[in-house]
Amino acid sequence: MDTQSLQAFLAVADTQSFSRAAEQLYLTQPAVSKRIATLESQVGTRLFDRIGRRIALTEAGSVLLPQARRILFSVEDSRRALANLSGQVGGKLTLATSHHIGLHRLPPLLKQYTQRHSEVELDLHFLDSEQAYQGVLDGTLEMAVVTLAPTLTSNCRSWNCGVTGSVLPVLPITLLTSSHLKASSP
DNA sequence: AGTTTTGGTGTTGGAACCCT
DNA sequence: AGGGTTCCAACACCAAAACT
Repeated sequence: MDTQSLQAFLAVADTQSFSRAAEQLYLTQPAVSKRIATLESQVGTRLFDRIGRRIALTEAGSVLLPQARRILFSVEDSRRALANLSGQVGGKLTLATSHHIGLHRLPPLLKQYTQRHSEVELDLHFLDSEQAYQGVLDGTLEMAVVTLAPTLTSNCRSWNCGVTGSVLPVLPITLLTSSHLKASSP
């Protein structure tokens, strides 16, 4: 089970299409089919049901999907950890925020950050606080800026970062990160 | 140097869609 | 309803790179 096959699996699962997955991965569609076929033979079960021109995750595929995300996330995290050994800050940072914070509070901070760490590729998503929190929990997001007080679990850390603004409604801003992110208090 | 792996193109078959 | 068109997944085969 290699990361290339898992990437292809995630791309197909996300796009519901071998062709669109191929586009996403800068491959041809047959190459994606091969990767999926390889993965299916490795796990010994079908991961997608081919229903005419449509495809759908099988039960096995549904089970593998979150695991695959975590594996790839872990691999990327390992790369980051190794880069950290040399003091280098780089790679992809997957971050979610609400529209309000993302549009009004984050731009200057993100600008400052990307100027300081030009090797970091920011992958910014606009999501509801609940969705962002869930993303951090299931490993699809590394960081989220939310306006709720989450029920923290062992795989999630949080910092209180003030409030959204001086006019009502004033909501507390919380920064959430995956617990395995090597991050100090912001 | 031979073998294996990976990804490419071209082609085929099936399903969905559109038009008459 | 039926024929033509389009789209998609799969297959066969080939080339290049990597490995032994």
